[in-house]
Amino acid sequence: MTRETPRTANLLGAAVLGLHDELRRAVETRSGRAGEAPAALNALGHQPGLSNDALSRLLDLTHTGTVRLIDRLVADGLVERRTAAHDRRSVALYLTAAGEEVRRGILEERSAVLAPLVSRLSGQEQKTLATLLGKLLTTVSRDDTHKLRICRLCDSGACKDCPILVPVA
Amino acid sequence: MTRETPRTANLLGAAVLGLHDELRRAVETRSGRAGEAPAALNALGHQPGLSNDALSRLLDLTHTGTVRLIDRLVADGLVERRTAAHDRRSVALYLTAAGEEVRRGILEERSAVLAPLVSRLSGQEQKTLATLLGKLLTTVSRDDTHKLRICRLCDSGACKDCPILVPVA
DNA sequence: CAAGATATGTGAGTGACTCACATATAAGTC
DNA sequence: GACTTATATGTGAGTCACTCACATATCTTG
Repeated sequence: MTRETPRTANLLGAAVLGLHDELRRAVETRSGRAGEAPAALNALGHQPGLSNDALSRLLDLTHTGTVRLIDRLVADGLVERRTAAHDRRSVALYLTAAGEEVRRGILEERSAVLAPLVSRLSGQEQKTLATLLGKLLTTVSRDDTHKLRICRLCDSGACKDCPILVPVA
Repeated sequence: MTRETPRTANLLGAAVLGLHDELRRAVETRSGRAGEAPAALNALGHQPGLSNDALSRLLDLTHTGTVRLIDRLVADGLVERRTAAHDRRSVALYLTAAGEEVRRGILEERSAVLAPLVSRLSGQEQKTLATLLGKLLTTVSRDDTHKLRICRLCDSGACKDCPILVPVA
């Protein structure tokens, strides 16, 4: 806790809030759904066949909340429920073609908010920012589920060399 | 747009999402209310006597949404409605003593999330981070209302020398 | 194979917000 | 100074995303 810690902490909070507002608006508009729907679509695009239960942990929703969420996405024609291969209790969730399309749009829209912002910084500043963000991310992240949760709206294409996610062996 | 822009942008998105989750949980727990209630309490602490209308712009809620929000906060005994001095149409909103108390708690809880994170960085890193965040903040912020909106959960005590807010002359 | 754990789903309800509409005061116009 | 328009708040009704309590189906284990 140096002399400037409180100010830096406060700036961080403001940036998080301001940017989150922008990002939320962007992904909600594109997905036509609020709450965790955009994250669900992105997670299912990244990890197809996820069960309802696994998804509920990833999104930090109650089991029931996840069921309703999937109900809505199925009604929108974006997600498909299939019975899982080896466990006939569980459901394997997959994006439909329309769902994939929407997911691409969500990532585009998200990038359209973030990239111009980062582009305003010099190449060196971007590098420094990436390093500092990496440190912040490793500090906040807890167990594996939480790490996936933090990454639930990430663009896996842009996310080479993720500072927190241990690659699935 | 340098080579590392997409990765940095993605890391920024992840950090924003991960930190926002933490901050939201913190301030919602402390205020016992979700949505814009914590922000409303903090804004009213910082700018007492705000009208319903001004608050709705600051929180980016519809007018009606703000009326309901204040209804809830009044019911909780945290906010008081008084008639404004010079315009008998408008309402002047003030925190009660209990409201002030809750507002302090919200800021404490928020700081309890942010400060330890920033403390993990060296003094020099903190300075660099503050500079970079300042640049990001000036880039995202638009008109004066939007600036106030970004700062709606800020700790005015910690926020000396705000990079985006023009001091009210 | 019975008993418990796991995975999904349903009924009912809440909290935070929205739109459409109504009322009260203020400001501007002829 | 009455008359229209704009501003500020509030109400009725409804939506959306989520929750708790409970029920059912399948897997696993002693």
